[in-house]
Formats: sequence, structure tokens, C-alpha cells
Amino acid sequence: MISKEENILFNAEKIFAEKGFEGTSIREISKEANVNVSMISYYFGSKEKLFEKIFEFRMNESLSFAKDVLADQNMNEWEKMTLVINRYIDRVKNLKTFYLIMQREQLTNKNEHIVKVLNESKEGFLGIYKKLIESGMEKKVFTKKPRLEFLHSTISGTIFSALNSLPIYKNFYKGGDDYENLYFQDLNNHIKNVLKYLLGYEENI
Amino acid sequence: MISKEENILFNAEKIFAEKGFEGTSIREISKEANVNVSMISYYFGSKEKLFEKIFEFRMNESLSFAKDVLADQNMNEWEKMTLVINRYIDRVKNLKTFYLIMQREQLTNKNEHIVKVLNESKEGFLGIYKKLIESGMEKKVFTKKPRLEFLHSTISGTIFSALNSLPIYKNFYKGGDDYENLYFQDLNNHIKNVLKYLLGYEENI
DNA sequence: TTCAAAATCAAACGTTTGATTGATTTTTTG
DNA sequence: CAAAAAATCAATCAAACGTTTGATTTTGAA
Repeated sequence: MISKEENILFNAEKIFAEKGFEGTSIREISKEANVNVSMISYYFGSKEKLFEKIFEFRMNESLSFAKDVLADQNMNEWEKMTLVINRYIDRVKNLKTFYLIMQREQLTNKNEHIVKVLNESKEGFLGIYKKLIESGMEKKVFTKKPRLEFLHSTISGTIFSALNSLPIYKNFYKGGDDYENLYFQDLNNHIKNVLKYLLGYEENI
Repeated sequence: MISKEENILFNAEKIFAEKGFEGTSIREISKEANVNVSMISYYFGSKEKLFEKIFEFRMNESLSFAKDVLADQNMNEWEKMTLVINRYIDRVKNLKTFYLIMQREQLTNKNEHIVKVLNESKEGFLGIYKKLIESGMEKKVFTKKPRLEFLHSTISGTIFSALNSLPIYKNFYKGGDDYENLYFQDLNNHIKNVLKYLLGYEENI
């Protein structure tokens, strides 16, 4: 059972994803969540703070996301790298609505609090890639050292571009959940294929 | 000298890029363009139609963009492919504000007219890639046939992700126009590097 | 120079917006 | 059970919104 606040939060996330921050009215949110308009100010203070709470909530969920992977001793760098990407794709797949909002916010840079959260997340990923690549180069698991900014752009850019195109393809090919699952599996393989090349990783050494 | 309509159009584009469609008021546009509020209805009919006109304008600009490249007899498929990408990166670099709006609209799918324009553009690119790859495979210029959806996701995803991150890096490294130019040059090389791998293109055969 | 068409303007239109109020109901606490 | 605290509600607020109006000015062809 979710709390009243979470009820508002999830319904708000849904409508924000559909119509954007400015395009969404608190009346519409309250209607969708079956609460009085004033409940939004009551629980969150304002529409903007509710919006920020959505980010806090989703970002906290994925906070310890990759740190345990880095610490694991039983995997080499390539295995760690692919595991991070597996989890990321899974997360994007399961939280499409939130990542729609996130992408839009990345283009907007209006809310300082959110900009900060987003930059920290980006830095986090760059840091992980950096560590894995340096360590992997030392152990000769990897043989090439790509520029981190573009490595990250290719990974996340490909994922989100594919995510955003999915509805069009799904509709065009009249595909259902099977199509979607296969699509994400193929996307996963595609990215790992590119990554293998960029890092100069050879499967069997 | 630009016309009054273009004056409104360009100023609107600037503010739409900053604040999004819903976040922009026609009063703000009229102020920026130094015209009366009613001029927007007078010239364009409505705020929404003004928004659509911006898309029409920018898309028309790039209409014959790639067709002349395809027709050229003096280039092989790899050269054509890289030329298409060169031009695309250049265009994105020079029309940052518009492509900010475009990306946002790709996430929104609200305005039917714009959705149609965007899908046509995407189809256009997929078609070009398809032709070039099929022709290149025949002539053994390319040796691999990647899935078109993901090829396109990687190219455009990488470009836009890099574009959106540029301001952060530029600020972080205290870089100016030199930094930006080098950044786009490196991005260009990065993408061609990935592309070479995905298409199985060998420089000297 | 005349006059109709085009362009510009301030003012106003009715809605919708985010937020708050103060009364009322429900829940929790002692 | 009674008092305090928390939650909910309809009603209301001023501000901002996109758009329209009708009067006024500017323009360009006759």
C-alpha cells in the first residue's frame, strides 16, 4: 500500500511525462490522484517542489546502483561494464515515464536543484567509466582509451534515442510486449558491440 | 534585412528554446521582438501556428540536404555517408536553439503537424542509410549490415547527447570557441570511428 | 492628394493558473 | 471519551494566459 504522498507523486509523474512541467496543472494532478487541489501545497509546498521530489525519489532509488558493482572482486572490468549497462537499460525500460521527464529537464536547465542532481548523476557515470577503463587498461583487459565524454554520449544517447523511437517502430510493426523485449535485447547487444570496439576488448585472451 | 514575420519567428525560436512551448508567453515573444502582442495573431494566427512555422521554416532549409549527396557519382558509399554526417553535425552546431526545441518536441508528441514532420525527417535518414548500406554491401565497400534503427539511434543519439553536454564541459574547462570547435571535430571523428566499425569499412582495399 | 488596404496599438475579454483561506471532518493522542 | 493534531474540502484570490476588439496610424497605388 502506497502512502497518500506517493499516490500524488506517481500520478504527477505520469502527467508531467505526458504534458511537461508547465503544461501540467495542479488541478489535473489532483484529479488524477483523486485528492483536493490544496493537498499538493499541503504535502509538497508547491508544484515545483513536487516536481523536485519526483527527481529526488527516482534518483535515490538508483543511488547505490553501480557502487556495489565496482566493489565486486569476482568480475573483470568488461563484465562490470556490461553489468552497469544492463542495469541501466533495464531501469530505463521500466521507468519510461520518469526518463521522459528527465530527458526534457536535461534540455531545460531551469530548476537549479534538478540541474545539480542531473550533473551529479552524469559525473557519477563518467567516474565509473573512468575507473573501469583505467583499471581495465592496466590489466590489459582493454586496449583502447576512448574519450570519456563521447563514450558516455554514445551509450546514453543511443539508449535514449532508441527508447524514444520505440513507440513509432512498435506501432509500425504492430508489435506487442514481445517486440519491445526483443528490441531492448537487441539494443543491449548493439551497445555492447560498439563498446567492445571502443574499448578494444577481445573476448578470449 | 529580415521581414517583420521573420523577426518574430527568430525571436520566438530563441525564447521557445529557453523556456519551452508552454513556458513561453506571447507577451514575452512580442517584447523580445519589439512588436505588439496582437501582431502574433495577426501574422501567424496563434501561438501554436507560430510554433509550427518555426518547424516548417527550419525543415525546409534542410530539405534537399542529402539528396544531392546520394546522386553524386564521384563518391563511394563511405564518402557519401561521412559527408551526410559532416553536414548534419555542422547544421546542429549552427542551429543549436532550433535543435533544442526539436529534441523537446520529439519527447512530447503533442502537436500532430510537428510529429508528422519529425517522422518524415527520421524516415528520410533511415532511407538514406538503407540505400547507402545496400549499395555499399554490393560493391563490397562495407562488409557488415547493422540494424538501421540502432545505427540511427547511435548516430543521432551521440550527436545530441554531446550537444547537450557541451555547455557543461565548456564551462568546466573554461573553454571558448576554440574548445567548441575542437569538441565538434572530435565528436565527428568519434562518430566516424564507430561507424567504420559498424559498417565494416576498411580504409584501404 | 485621395482613399482603401495593411499594419499597429492600447485596452479589454473570458479562462485558467498556482496558491491560500477558513471551515469542517477525520485521526491520533493522552 | 475528550482534546489536540492532521487531513480534507469548497470557495476564493490575484496574476497571467492566449486571443480579440475597435480605434488609430502608416503605407502604397490610383
